[in-house]
Amino acid sequence: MAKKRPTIKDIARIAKVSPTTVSMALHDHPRISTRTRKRILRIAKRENYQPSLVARALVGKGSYSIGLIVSSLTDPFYPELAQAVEENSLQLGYNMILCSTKNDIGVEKYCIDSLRSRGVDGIIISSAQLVDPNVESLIEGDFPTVLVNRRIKNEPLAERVDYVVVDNFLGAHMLMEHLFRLGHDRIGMITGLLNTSTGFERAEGAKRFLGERGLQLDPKLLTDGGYSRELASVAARKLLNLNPRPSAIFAASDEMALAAREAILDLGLHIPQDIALVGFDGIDATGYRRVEITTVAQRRYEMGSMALKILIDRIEKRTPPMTSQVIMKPDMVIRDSCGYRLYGYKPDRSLKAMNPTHDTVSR
Amino acid sequence: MAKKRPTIKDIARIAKVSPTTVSMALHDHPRISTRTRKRILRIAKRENYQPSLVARALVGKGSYSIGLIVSSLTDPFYPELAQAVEENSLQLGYNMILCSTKNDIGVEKYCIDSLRSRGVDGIIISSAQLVDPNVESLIEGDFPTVLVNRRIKNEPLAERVDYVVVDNFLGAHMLMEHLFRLGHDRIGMITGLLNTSTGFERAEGAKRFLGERGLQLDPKLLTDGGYSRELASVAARKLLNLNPRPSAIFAASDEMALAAREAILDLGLHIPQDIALVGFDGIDATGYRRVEITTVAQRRYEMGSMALKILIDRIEKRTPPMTSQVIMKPDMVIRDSCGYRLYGYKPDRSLKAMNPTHDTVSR
DNA sequence: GTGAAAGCGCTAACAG
DNA sequence: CTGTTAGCGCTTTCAC
Repeated sequence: MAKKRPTIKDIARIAKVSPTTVSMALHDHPRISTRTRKRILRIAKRENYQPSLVARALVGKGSYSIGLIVSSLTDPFYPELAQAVEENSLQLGYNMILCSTKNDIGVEKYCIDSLRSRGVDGIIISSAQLVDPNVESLIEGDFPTVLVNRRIKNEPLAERVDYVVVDNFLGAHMLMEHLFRLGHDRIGMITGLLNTSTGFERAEGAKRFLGERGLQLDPKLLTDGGYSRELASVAARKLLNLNPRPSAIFAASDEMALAAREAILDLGLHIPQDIALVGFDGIDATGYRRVEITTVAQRRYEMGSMALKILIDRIEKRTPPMTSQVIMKPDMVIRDSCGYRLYGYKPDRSLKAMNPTHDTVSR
Repeated sequence: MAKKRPTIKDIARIAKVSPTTVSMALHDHPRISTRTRKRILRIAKRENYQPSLVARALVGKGSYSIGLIVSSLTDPFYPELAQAVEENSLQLGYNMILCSTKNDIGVEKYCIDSLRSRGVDGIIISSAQLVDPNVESLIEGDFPTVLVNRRIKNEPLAERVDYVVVDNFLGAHMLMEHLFRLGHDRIGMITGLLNTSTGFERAEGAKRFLGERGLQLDPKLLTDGGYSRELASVAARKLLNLNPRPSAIFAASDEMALAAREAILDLGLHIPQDIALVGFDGIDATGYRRVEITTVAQRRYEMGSMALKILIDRIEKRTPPMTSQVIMKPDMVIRDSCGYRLYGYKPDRSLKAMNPTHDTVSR
C-alpha cells in the first residue's frame, strides 16, 4: 500500500523553515541564502523528497507533460516516431503520455479529452484525418498542437497549424517515375486510408503523374489497402487476378507492400521478373536481404524530434501564432523489387530531376 | 494561449448550485435529486466541462494513470507490448505514460522518479535488470509494480513481485534441441544482455542443454550481441570467421538473428545449407517469405494485457501481497533456417517432449 | 436534499 | 533573508 512520500511540509518541518523557503530553495530562488539552500537541499535529498508534479501542475505553471497520439504502435511507421518524441521530451524535462486511436475519430476525441483533463501542455498528433473535427477544435482553442505525418485540409484552419510531414506527392511521383522509366504502364495501386493526407496525397500524386503523361488510371487498378495488412493482402490478390495482370504494384505503405509481396510470392510469381513492387516509408524490413523492396524513405526519428521541438517552443517561448510547417523531401531508395539493377531504365522514357532535402515555411 | 476550460465552479455558478452539488452529481451520488443531477449534467455537457484529473489526483484518490517502462520502442519486441498496455489502460479509464531507458539504469531511475512525482498509480517495467536497485526500492516501498519480459533475481524481493515472463530456459532448450537433432554440434551463440533475465536465462538454457549431453560449449562460440543490431552484427562475423566455422548460430533475439542473417548472406553463405540460424521472440519479420527464420515466439500482446490486468487489480482491488507470477510457454515455430524441411531430424538423435501453454503461480 | 469549509502539495504575492 | 496567506480544482466531512 505504497508508503507515502514526504511532502514539502515534511521537509520544512525537518529543516525548521517554512514550506515557502523550501520551495524557493528548490527553485534556486536568489532570495534564499546559500547556506540554508544547501541545508535544505541536503535534507530533501536525504529524505528522498520529490516534489509532486501534480500539485505543481495544479497551481498552474504547466504540467511538463505532453501527449502523443498515434494510430497504433503496431504499425511499423510509428515506433521510431514515438521513440523520438519520448527521448526528446525526457531530455527537456517532459513526460509523454501515449494514446493510440486505431484511426477511429471517436477514440481520438476520447484521447484528446483525457489528455486535456490531465493538463498536458501540448499535443502531437500523427493520426489526423483530412477533415478532423478534433484537431480543428484544438486549433480553434489555440491549444499547442503539432501535426506530424498527417495533416488536415480544411481552410483556413489548415494554415494555422504547425506540422511536419513528408512530401507525399513528390514521393509518389518519384516512385511512379521510377516504374514508368522501367517500362511499366499498367501499374496496380494499393492505396492507404484516403481520408488521411498521406493516403490521399500518395494516390493523387500517382494519378497526377499518369495524367501528365496523358495516361489514364484504369479504375480496376485502384484497390483499397487502408494501411492494413489484411486489406492490403486481399487488394493485392485482386490485382494479381486481373487479366491482363498489372506489371507493377505501387503500395502506399511498406507494410502493405510487404503484404503484397507475400501474395505475389504465394502465387509463385517472381519479383521483379514477373511483377515489380514499390512501397512507401522506408521501414527496416524493406531493406532486409532477399526482401529488398524499392521505396521512398521518411526520416521518422527526425520528424518526431522536429515535431517535439516545435511543440516545446510553442509552449515555452509562447511563440506567437507563427506557424512552422515543415515538408520534408523523401529519399528514394532503389532496391531489387523493380528490376532497375537487372535491366536499367528504358532509353525511350524521359527523366525529370528530383532534388534536395526538406524545406521550412514560416510565416 | 489556450483558452481555459470551465471549472467545477463555473458549472456550479451557471447551475446556481454549489460546487459540492456539481461534484456529487457528476459522481452519481444518491444524495442528489435526479432532477438536479440531470440539469447539471446537461449544463456540464453544454459548457464542455471536463473535470481536471490533476485536481482529482491531488485530492488523493489516485491519478488513473500508469507508467510503462521499456528499453526502446526501436526494438521490435516492445511496440506490441506497449500497444497492449495502452489499449487496455484506456479501456479501463487509465492513461499510460511511456518511458524508455535504453537499458541505462540511471535513466531508469530518472523515469521512475518522474513517474512517481506524477502520481502514477502503478508502473509496469519491461526493462528490469537482474539486480536492479530501482525495482528493488519500488517493491520495498510496496508500490504497485509489475515486471514483464524481464524479471529480477535478488531474493527475497524477487519472490514478492508480480511478473509476466516467458520461460526462457525452455525456449532456449527447445531451440537447442531442434538444432541438435538436426545434427548440429558446433553451435555459435550470440547472447543478449547477460545482466538481464532474458539474456542470462537464454544463454544458461542453451548451456544446460549442452551440459546434459556431456557437451562443452567452446568459449569461442560464445559472443556478445547485447540485444543490439550492431553488436550482433560483429558477433556474427566473429563466429563466421572461426575455423572450423560453427554449423549453426543461436541468436538470443530475432533482431540479432536478423543481423546475423545479413552477415551470413554477405559472405555468400546459404541458410540453412551452409549454416543454420535460430532466433528468439517471434517478431513479424522472421516470418516473411525468403527470411523464414526458425524461432520461439512470445505472445507479446497477451503479455502486455496480463501485466496490465495484474497491475490494475493490484491498484484497485488493493489485493493483498498475493503475488501472481506468470511464466508463459514459448511457441516453437519451425521455418526454413535450419533445414528441418529439407533434411528432417537425424534418426540417431533422441527426443524429449515439450508441452502446454502457460501456468500461473499464486501464493 | 443541499451548502460551507477544510485540505490535497505546491507556488506566489505580500508582509515583516 | 524568511514566514503568512491565499488559492489552483476538486472531494469530502459535517452542518443545515
